[in-house]
Amino acid sequence: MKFERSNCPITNVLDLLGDKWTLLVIRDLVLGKRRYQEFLASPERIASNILAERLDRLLAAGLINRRAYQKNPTRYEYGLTKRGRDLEPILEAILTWGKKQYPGTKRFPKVQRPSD
Amino acid sequence: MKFERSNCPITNVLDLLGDKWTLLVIRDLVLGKRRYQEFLASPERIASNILAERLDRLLAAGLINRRAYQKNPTRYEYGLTKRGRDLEPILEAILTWGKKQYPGTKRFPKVQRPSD
DNA sequence: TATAGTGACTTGCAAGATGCAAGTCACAGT
DNA sequence: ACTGTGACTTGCATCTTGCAAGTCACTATA
Repeated sequence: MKFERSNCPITNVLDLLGDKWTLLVIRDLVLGKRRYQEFLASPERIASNILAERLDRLLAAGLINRRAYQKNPTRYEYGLTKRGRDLEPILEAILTWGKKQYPGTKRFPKVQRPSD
Repeated sequence: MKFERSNCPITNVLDLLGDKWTLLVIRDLVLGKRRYQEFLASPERIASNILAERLDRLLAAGLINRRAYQKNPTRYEYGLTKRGRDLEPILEAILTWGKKQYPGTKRFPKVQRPSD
């Protein structure tokens, strides 16, 4: 096992998730978003190139998976893997602290999907 | 209350802590480190300008405080405020996930301080 | 007295990450 | 034929990081 910066678990998590966007993509997936346009539509306005790069990284890291819901051109839907869903306690801890420190912030609601 | 990107608590936390270094400084403080050179000595090798900037931000955000332990030139020791200590559940959640995902990583030990 | 640390930063610049606008590609609909 | 949809890609300007070296006011050692 080769570590980027150190063998501290926190450091290794930050090497993967330590930026302003990656956890927001995870949040969107937890909320039920599945498609590219849905991620782009979130109020933080992620840039499309950043989103594409993050989806690649999360796929490579095994936190998400995707399935083609259409061919020619192939279009994908994304979902969390077990590994990705295991991040929920981290998101919950952040949410708890954040709501307390930033009065006026609110947990976003789950997305309604027609297919459900 | 004015929000940078959205009124999502997670987003606002990421605007403050969402990078590869800030949480490592917090980790070091939790482990008992207090002084500039101690933070610089951590195995991840934070650059001194980044460290100075992060300490400023954390001070401004009220997550840490400092006290001069010497004058001419003034030298400071840093510590976590209540607000900063409240981040521990987040660190614990990250630690738990990280240890599981990155076998071989280990929680760093508390620092021995002569003054204790 | 002279020289060499010590410690908390600051400065300058190169390298890398991010943000914005626009483009691509293979369709489906009108 | 013409417009729209959706998942990206590309180009380039700007912002953030990383690295090396410098500063400043001492204290310790020779």
